[in-house]
Amino acid sequence: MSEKIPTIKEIAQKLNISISTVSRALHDHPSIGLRTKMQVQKLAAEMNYEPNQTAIQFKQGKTFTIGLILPNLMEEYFSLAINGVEQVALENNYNVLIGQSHDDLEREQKILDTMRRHRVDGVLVSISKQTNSIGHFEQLEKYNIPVVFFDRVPNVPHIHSVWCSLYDSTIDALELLFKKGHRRVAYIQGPLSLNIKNERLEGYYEAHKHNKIPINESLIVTTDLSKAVTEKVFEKLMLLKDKPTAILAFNDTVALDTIQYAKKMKLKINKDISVVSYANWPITSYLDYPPIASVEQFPNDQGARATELLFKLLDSKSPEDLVAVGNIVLKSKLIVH
Amino acid sequence: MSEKIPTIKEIAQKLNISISTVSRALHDHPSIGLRTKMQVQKLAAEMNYEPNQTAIQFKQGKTFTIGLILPNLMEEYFSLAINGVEQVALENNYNVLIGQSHDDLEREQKILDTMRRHRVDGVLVSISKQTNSIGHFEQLEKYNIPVVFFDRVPNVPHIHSVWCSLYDSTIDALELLFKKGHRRVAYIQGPLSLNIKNERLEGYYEAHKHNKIPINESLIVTTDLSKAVTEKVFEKLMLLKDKPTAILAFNDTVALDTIQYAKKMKLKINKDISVVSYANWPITSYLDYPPIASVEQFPNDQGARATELLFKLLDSKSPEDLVAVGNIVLKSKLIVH
DNA sequence: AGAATATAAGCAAACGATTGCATAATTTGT
DNA sequence: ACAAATTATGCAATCGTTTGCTTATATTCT
Repeated sequence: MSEKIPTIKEIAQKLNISISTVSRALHDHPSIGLRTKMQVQKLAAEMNYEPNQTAIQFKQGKTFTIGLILPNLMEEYFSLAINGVEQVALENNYNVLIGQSHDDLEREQKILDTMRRHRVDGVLVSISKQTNSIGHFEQLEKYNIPVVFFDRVPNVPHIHSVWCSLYDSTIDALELLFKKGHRRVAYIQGPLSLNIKNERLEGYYEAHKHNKIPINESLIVTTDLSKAVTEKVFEKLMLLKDKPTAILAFNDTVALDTIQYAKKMKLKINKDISVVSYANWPITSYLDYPPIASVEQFPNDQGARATELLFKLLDSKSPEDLVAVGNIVLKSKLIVH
Repeated sequence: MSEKIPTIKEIAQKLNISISTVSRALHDHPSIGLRTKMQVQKLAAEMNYEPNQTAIQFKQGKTFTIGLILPNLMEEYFSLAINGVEQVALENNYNVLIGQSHDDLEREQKILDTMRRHRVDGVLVSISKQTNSIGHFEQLEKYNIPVVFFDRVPNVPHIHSVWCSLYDSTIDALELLFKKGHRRVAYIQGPLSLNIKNERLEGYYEAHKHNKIPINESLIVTTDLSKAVTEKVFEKLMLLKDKPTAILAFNDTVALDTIQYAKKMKLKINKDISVVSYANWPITSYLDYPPIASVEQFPNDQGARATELLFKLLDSKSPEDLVAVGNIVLKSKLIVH
């Protein structure tokens, strides 16, 4: 029934040679004669020999594993990012250890602890909404474990990051609305985290400024992304004297909750109210009234680029290299439906 | 900048005791005196000592890691299952290594290879659509690495599995439709895999038999889950002389593609045609015309139960135990919207 | 006090692979 | 044919931790 897993020791015994010779033969070391090399490789294949990774990991002080910490797998956005990460990792013969913070700081730290104990070679992370300090990540770098932040990047200096700029696309989105005649565009923003750059809002301001449309601060409202709060703030918006004719929604969750509620209020979508959003759900194509445009952030790309950056950091042992690699900013794109 | 990671050896040197004493002190071994124990634990804490997992893994021949192989993370169903798995794993201080087969057999095997090489202690798997033999899994069990199949379970004997029976709920779903007066219910089934039990179809037959409604084989059609094919088979159904008034859809992908296309054909949803489906997308609540009912399969539960079963297998070293544990079948539930 | 017992700590091997250095075996040059 | 150069192989330490067995120290009993 259960077989013993073969080791180089057994190969060495059967061939009456030393284990070092076997090891070198399997690695095509030049100082091993052709005959021996062939013999060893043949026997190894016959015995289904496979090097014991745990032994190698231990000896080399490397696990060939990277940790990937995400807020959530439910968000399609992150599931897509994983694909990019996995692909690059696979190309480099690395494994990926995934952990979900569920937007909980304590859990994020706990996951990081487990990963550190398991001696991952590097960490990729999209921080939780609660994360307001990156002390726990800095601690990793003390032990020479590089950390690359992606997508949700803390707004602090001297970190390695990959993220997608939303500034230009936000401006594009508003230009689109302005061009369609909208003058009162509300922005339903997500939870304010001091640590994430607020490019949506910056773009919102800039687009207004550029088009010489005055900002009405009461059109900027905040939701915690829950359905209830989104509905409440939307209702408040529609009770304004100067109510908006269009909505810039923080993401598709907010957009869909808004659209659903608007319909309940008997508003005509795309007539009384238009919605533009930031894409995280591809499902919107099944809706009768999807947002008229979305900002696409190319999660797969972001994941891949972040992983490539991490491998660059892993390759460079000297601390000077690490400082030089820096940050990568990708471009988002407005997709008009 | 970069610190060296402390080991028990250093602790031993600083306290002028042996490493075995340190090791035992940290493990609360009874043969270590209280004074020494305290000293060691205090110093270890001060030095931020953390046991080197790679060394332990190597020594113990255990990685405290389970492999989880899924067809796809895009399907919300599997993302939810992961949560159940993660939770149970965390409770047992285990890590989870996730791999996506993308419904590709070759990839499934490759992932399994990597996991075997990394010496995972056990494997959880929901097989790919292409998987028509389980040889690659049986090979694992030869090395005493238990395998638990879940959700998509191959239809072969002598395996450990956790899955959710769809039989009863399928009957419930059809009863619901029959009660609403439908007499011609089409079934759009997914790709036929010889290795997965076809409970949907069995339920479909049984419900008809029980209600003495004759089966019309032309109402049973097959899609490969692509939008194009789903639309084609639906169109063919609607061209029948005795066209159906309701559809039992293989899953929400099929259901939504069907509904979308029906609307394009100017059919009135829930009047000309009603749809019942198997839940994999919670998003359906945002639709104007969602399926009238869905069969819920409780992915989180399934994941958790499967992981518990795997741990049971890991705990029992004797091969007899392994045979006894067997299979777990959960119940699905019809949710009427 | 001296032997028997209980308590505390250390020695050394083991896990599987890698690798610098030494040594053995073979070939080449003269 | 013998030294020199080349090629092939082996020895042994190492990574950090665990653990069976031995030994040293302290306590208890008679």
